[in-house]
This record gives sequence, C-alpha cells and structure tokens, in this order.
Amino acid sequence: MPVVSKGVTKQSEDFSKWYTDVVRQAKLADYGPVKGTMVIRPYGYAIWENFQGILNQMFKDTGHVNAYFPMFIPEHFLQKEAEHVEGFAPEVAVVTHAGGKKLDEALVVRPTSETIIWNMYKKWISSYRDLPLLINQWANVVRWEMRTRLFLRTTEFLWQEGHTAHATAEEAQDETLKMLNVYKSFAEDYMAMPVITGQKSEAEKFAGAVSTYSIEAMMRDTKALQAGTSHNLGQNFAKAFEVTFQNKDNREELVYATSWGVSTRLVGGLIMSHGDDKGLILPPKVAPYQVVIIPIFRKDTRDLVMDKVDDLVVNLKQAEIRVHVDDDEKSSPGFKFNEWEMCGVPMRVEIGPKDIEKGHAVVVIRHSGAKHFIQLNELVQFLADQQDIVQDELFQRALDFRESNTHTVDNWDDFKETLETKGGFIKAYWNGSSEVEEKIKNETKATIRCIPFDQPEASGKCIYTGEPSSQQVIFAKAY
RNA sequence: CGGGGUGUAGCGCAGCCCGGUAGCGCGCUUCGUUCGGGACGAAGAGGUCGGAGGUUCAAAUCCUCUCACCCCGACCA
Repeated sequence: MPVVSKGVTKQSEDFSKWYTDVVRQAKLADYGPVKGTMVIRPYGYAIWENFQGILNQMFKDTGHVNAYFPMFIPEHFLQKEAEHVEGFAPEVAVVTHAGGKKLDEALVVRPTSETIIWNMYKKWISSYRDLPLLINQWANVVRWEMRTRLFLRTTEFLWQEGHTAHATAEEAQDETLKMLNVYKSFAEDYMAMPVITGQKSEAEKFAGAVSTYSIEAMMRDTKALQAGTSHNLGQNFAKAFEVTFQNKDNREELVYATSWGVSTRLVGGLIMSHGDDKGLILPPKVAPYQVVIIPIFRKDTRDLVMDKVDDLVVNLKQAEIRVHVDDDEKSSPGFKFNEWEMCGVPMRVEIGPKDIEKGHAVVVIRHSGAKHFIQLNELVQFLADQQDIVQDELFQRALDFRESNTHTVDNWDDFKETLETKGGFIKAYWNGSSEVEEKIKNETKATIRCIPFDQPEASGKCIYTGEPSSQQVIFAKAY
C-alpha cells in the first residue's frame, strides 16, 4: 500500500534517514547539482546567520578582527609544511586552467587558509610590537570528501577560521584554550548542546598542529560529533613561511601561531542534539523564529482575530522576540501546527475567536508539547519568560541524555560489549600509543574523541594492553 | 576506490519480464465550500521516459556503451 509520508522517518527506525528527512522537509538545505555540494536554504541559512552573529561578537569581545583572504592558493604554498600537505593533499580541488589556457602554476582551492595567511603574515610581522595579531575570517572552503552528508560533511562548506600570531609559546597556548572555551560557551549557552573539551590524540590532530583541542558533543543516536577545533600550531607555519619578529632584546625569533574554527557542521549538530520524531527542535537563542502565531479564523472572524494578532506582534517585537505570523488562508490550522513543529519553532501561539471570547490564547511548547492557556495581557511576558526556560530545559535534557549514555569501563570485554549493546561515549584508560588507538579503531570502529581536561583523580590501566595509564579518554563512534 | 541501488511531470513512484500513441499519488493553477491537529469538490496546466548508439514497421520497454546521483564501507570539520 502506497503510504504518503507525512512527517519524517522515526529516529528509532533509521536515524540517518530521519536526519536527511528533517533537513529537507524543514527546508534547511537541499543537494546541489555537483556531488557533495549543498544549497543552504533561507531557513537553514537563518540559523547559520544567528550562529555567525553571536560568534562574531564573541570573537570581537576577545580582541579579534575580521579580514578576508583569497580562495585561490598557489599550489606550492600548501607543500611548505610537511604534515599539512600530507594531511590535505588527497582532498584539495585544484584549478589547472583559467582564462582559456593552462596555468603556469596550478591553484588550489583553499581547504583551510593557514598557508596563504602565513604567507601574508610574513609581510606584516617584523617586531614584537606587531604581535599579537588576532585575525578571523568568515569564508567558504572546499574539501573533496569521499562521503558527504548535508551540513555534516559537504564538499564546500562555510566556516570561520581564526588565525593568530604570538610572541611566546605560552601566549599561543593561552589563545588556543581561550578560543576553545569560547566555542564551549557558544555550544552550551546558545545551542544548548553540552560539549566535552579536551585534547585530540596524535592521530586525530590537525595536520600541521602541535596540539589540537576540540569540543565533542553527543548526538541523539549517541554518536559523537566534533563540533569545533582549536589548534596550537607552535612555530610550524612560522618556520615554513619564515615568519620571524624581533623581540625586545633585538633578537630574531619565530612567531607562535594558533588557528581555530567552527563550520556549518554546527547546524547539523544542532539538529541532531535536539530533534524528535516530529522534526526539528530549535533552542530559542538561535531559532530564526522564537514564536510562531497561528491565527484561527473564518471570513467573518478574520478581522477580529487579526486585530489581536497584530497587537501581539507589535508587543512581541518590542520585547525583542523573533515572531512569525502564519496567516496563509490556503492551509488549515492543523496543517500549520505540523508544519511549524517540523521546523522546530520553540513555541506556538494559537488565537481564535473562542480564545478572544475568553480573553486568552493557547501556547504550545515545541519540545515538551505542553499546552498553556494564557491571558492576553500576560502573553508577552509569558512568552518572554519561556525563552530562557525552554533554553535551559533543552540543555538539561541534552546533558541528561549524554550522561545516561556515557559509560565507564575498565576491561576490554566490557569495552566491546558496551560499545556494541549500548553505544554512546565510553570512558576508559589508554596508554597513549597511536598503535593501540589504531587497533581499537580497526576492531571496533570507535575512535578516541578526546583526552578530556576533566580527569579522574586516580589512574588506571589501559583498556587494551592493561598497562598502567594516567589518562582516561573518551571513545565513541563518530560522525 | 570496493559493495549495493536508482534515473519516467516539481516531488514520490508504477509501467519494462511479454515492444504498439505515457499513467498514479502528492504538489501546482482557477473557482467554490471549508478552517481549534496534516479539509473537500469541480475544472485545468505540466513529460525530447538521464544521454548516445543499435535491433525493429514500431523502443520507457530488447541490446551495447556512457553519464549522473543516492545508500553502505576505507579518509575527514
């Protein structure tokens, strides 16, 4: 029997399918004509714009300025840093022809901008007085990935990349961790997405970095998502691009560097942190619309209802609440309820003749389904109060979910058993060997997401070799 | 790159085995009735059947080649 699908695939049935269904049905994004490319549609882009607005302010508050560097990079730039070229070579797109002829030197389309930026920094930095240099750019980058998924991994994606230059190693390390914490605040306070901060293992770190730190979040299928990274690049790029400065003692020194970024992948993280079988659930602080009003009327009651709605809109806007009125007369209220639930608007207001008669409106909270009857004169205040309440509940719910899907194990059999039957994050000790990490990955598909800053007092023994170990790490299957 | 799948109306699909003037659902347009959890009726618009060759009186259907996309694995934010 042909089933006309209303709604989306259930999460419990097929999480991947659910994700794709939601992205498309909520009109966040669509596939582009070239394999792996994505069109970010207005509703999805509105979320990204909200991310940008908040992050941009956070960057400025921490002393950074924005700039823009070119997308085309001379091919030999990429080859200057050994690890860097090795890490990115397989996934760069290269332009060999332009202007109707073959180019003398091929141009790579930036997969990240360290090389072109450090090429420029060489020109700009000569004295300790030029430091620190704290620049961010909002840009697109291209990485030719084998397997792509909307928002999570696409051939071209949007991101921000901060690139800083410092006079000392300590300063660079401070900057690296400072920005990691900016990301943590953003994820938790705005996206309501709890994250674990920690250091990446040698195998997982950025190609060209001395050390990489990340924020790791758990999605609703209990898989891990690396949601942001911050790198201490040491003097690697300064060496490669010969960027030196004269210190106070008039001695020449190599500059210390950091870079840090988050991408449109965060939109995917947002979707998979909160969504349910009805569709998206957006935290108020990043939702394009925080309130949707659905007026309920017939021809003869239209003006009565719309008068109230118009008043309400004015007052909500005054209270700086992002509000949308769906007064489309072609679709029924029931249709709109489902539609806006799919789109994840945190709260919905229904106003019809019956409500007006009683002097109230109906408010339905998206994530809980809770229904409230609120007097019209208290409505704006109620909705304003709910913003924070909903925001907090979503964070708490996500945190509870992560905690209840995080398991600590201390022997290899339990490790495999837990991973297979329960999934989620697994805390276990590890001896620090890349070889062991590789073996575990091959045997279980689980990778070390990070070595959390938050470590237990006691030490333990390596989950794989049984050797004594002082570092507990988080294993998980990851996106 | 390995494995699997799909290309027919905007979307989802049937038709292909067994060749004979292209169909269904949703969506879209117009009009009317509806409107408090995915409304209904009537009338319409819309397709070089992914592309190129071939077989045939005749190809969406058979044959050959090709292209594209999706899903699952190895690499990655």
